[in-house]
Amino acid sequence: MIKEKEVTIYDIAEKLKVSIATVSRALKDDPVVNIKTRKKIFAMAEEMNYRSNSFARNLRNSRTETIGVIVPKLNSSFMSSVIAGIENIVNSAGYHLIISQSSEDVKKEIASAKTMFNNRVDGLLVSLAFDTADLSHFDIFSKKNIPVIFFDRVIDNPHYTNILIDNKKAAKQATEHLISQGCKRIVHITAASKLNVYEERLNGYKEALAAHKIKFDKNNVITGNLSFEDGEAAAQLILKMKPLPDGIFVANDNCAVGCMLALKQAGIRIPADIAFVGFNNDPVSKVVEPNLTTINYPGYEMGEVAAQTLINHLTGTSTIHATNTIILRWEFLIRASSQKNKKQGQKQKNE
Amino acid sequence: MIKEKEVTIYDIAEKLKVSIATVSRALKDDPVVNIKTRKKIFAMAEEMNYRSNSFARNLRNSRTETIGVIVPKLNSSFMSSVIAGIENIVNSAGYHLIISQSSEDVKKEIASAKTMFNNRVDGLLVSLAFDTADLSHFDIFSKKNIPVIFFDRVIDNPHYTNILIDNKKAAKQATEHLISQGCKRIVHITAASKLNVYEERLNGYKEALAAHKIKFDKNNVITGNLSFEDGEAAAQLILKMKPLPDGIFVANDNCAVGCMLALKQAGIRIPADIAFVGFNNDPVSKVVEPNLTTINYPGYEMGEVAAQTLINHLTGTSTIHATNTIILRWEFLIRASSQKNKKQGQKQKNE
DNA sequence: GTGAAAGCGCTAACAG
DNA sequence: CTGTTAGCGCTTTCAC
Repeated sequence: MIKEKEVTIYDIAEKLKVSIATVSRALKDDPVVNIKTRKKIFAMAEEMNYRSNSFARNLRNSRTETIGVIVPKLNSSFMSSVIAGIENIVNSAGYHLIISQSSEDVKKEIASAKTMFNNRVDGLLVSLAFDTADLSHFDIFSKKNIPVIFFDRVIDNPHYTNILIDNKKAAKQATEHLISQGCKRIVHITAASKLNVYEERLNGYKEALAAHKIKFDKNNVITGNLSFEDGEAAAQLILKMKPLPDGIFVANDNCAVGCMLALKQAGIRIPADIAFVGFNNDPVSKVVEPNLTTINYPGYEMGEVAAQTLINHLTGTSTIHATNTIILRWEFLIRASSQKNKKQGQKQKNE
Repeated sequence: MIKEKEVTIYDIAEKLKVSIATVSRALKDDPVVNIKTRKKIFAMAEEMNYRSNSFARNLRNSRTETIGVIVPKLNSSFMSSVIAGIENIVNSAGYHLIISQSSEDVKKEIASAKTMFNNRVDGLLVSLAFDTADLSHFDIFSKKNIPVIFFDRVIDNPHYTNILIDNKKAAKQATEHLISQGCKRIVHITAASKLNVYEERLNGYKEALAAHKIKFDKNNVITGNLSFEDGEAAAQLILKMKPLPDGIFVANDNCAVGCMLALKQAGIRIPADIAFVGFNNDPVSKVVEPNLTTINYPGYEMGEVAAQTLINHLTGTSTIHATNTIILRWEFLIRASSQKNKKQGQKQKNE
């Protein structure tokens, strides 16, 4: 097949007997060009199926109009909502997205950051891997004044904007809810990670215990990778505890559900024997029986806010580089899995 | 902050007192350059923090090394697995990804295709929106010899490669399984769409009925958008059927689960009163009680195969433009929701 | 209001 | 093995 020659501003200029400079200006709707000429040029561009060459433009402007995204995993309901939110904002602002997953591995994260840098993304949105302990691999960006925004999985730092929810407060409320249901031996399942999300959820859990004079026992904290399978494994540990716990607060729904199902299979009644609270409001939380009490975590919005904040930086709409942290709202959804005081199976919707 | 000047091959050339051509060649590890010179140049590039300018390179090569992806929705477990698979292949081949969602709207799909085209993606991966009826908006790509590959949601056509599973066969097996469990009045819930996936699943359903001398009744086909909520709505219709159906085959798990839960709430026993089979092997299928019998649909692999096929086209590894259809394997997972012959709750794993 | 011309950083043909 | 040079298509001074 013969490859059609690309139409350039030279072709348009020639046809219309004007200079390429005029065409270039007209195409940007520069008012300095005579309105009639502009219209003629637009019409001709349309007719010739002209499409602007972004390389040439970028080469001159030294901007890519591309935003990089690095996330730990793509295939979770939460993360795909986030991406959907990002995509929504970014596309309508005329930017593009380059997506990369670290697979929860800091080494891959470092490699991705480097690739993004080499591809000259205009900005970067990042949710950190489990084992990321410092942010030095993003120094290259700050050195070149390329904005980087972290969301959800962040590390406290003075240089970059973080977007997250108040994990401590949410975790505290979750734990206090269990306490209010009469739970005295509350297990917390979380990730073996230094990331804020998990640390803060643990802190919230501790605070709630302290506030109600329940002694914190580190044996009641089970750590893993928070997968469904990990929840099943945690259930086995829990079944060996003597006495059994009467409440479990899990740092994510998926893991909570794995754990719940395994305990149910072992004959434990939920919430009567053990009450459950999860985190994330994953779709599975409304499918598992009893429905899982959880914290609604606005993934789509978080993506939108992160993207919008980045684009504001980029376009200079918000030169306030002072904004270091943006806290999003969250809500506590009480469902059947945690309500000891009501008959099991009865639902109290809170949505 | 002062923006550092970008390092170019000119800077390296000057420092090393060689020509830019040599630098350019060396950086591509062209064996024509003296190995010592190459090493020196690599070292200097490293030292000066040189990064190649992709615009300039692309401007010369007229390739973007970017692949576009258009999908109906990002936030489903299936689709995020697909994207993860694509991302895996594409990144390790040194390409980038531009992702866009059509939100199940053909108008948006057309707009996305145009944007992708203007951004000069080297190739395109597409899963079609519900209401897409023809592929004319992809003509611009074929005219310019830009490969487009469709996956999962495709339309039969002679010009592009399709990647999918044998939906008809899978649907037939699903339906026959219900028949083998003694079901006689089988409802099929699917999408109001002309896309192959749904049409073929319907055909498979019909074939199975025919093969077992059950008369097809179009009142037994409920169409909607296959969402969880839609499943709940379908349940209301089903409850009004007289007599009630004794088996339901749903074209996706999410919808099946919505329907199951609503029916259960209405006092229907599953599978005793109504047996269920879904499609997709979504995570929820293993959470719902009873666990949902379904067709395992390899999203991650489908993404990998689609991406690999595209990249092979691009790199010329496979000039066989003849490959028009690639059929992936699938498997039927029998779980409790469809087994009338066994005690409810008992699981027969097939995985 | 319009045009001429320089140059963004790189590649590749050609010449040595 | 290395260097010279002509663009790729566009933006942007500077001049008219």
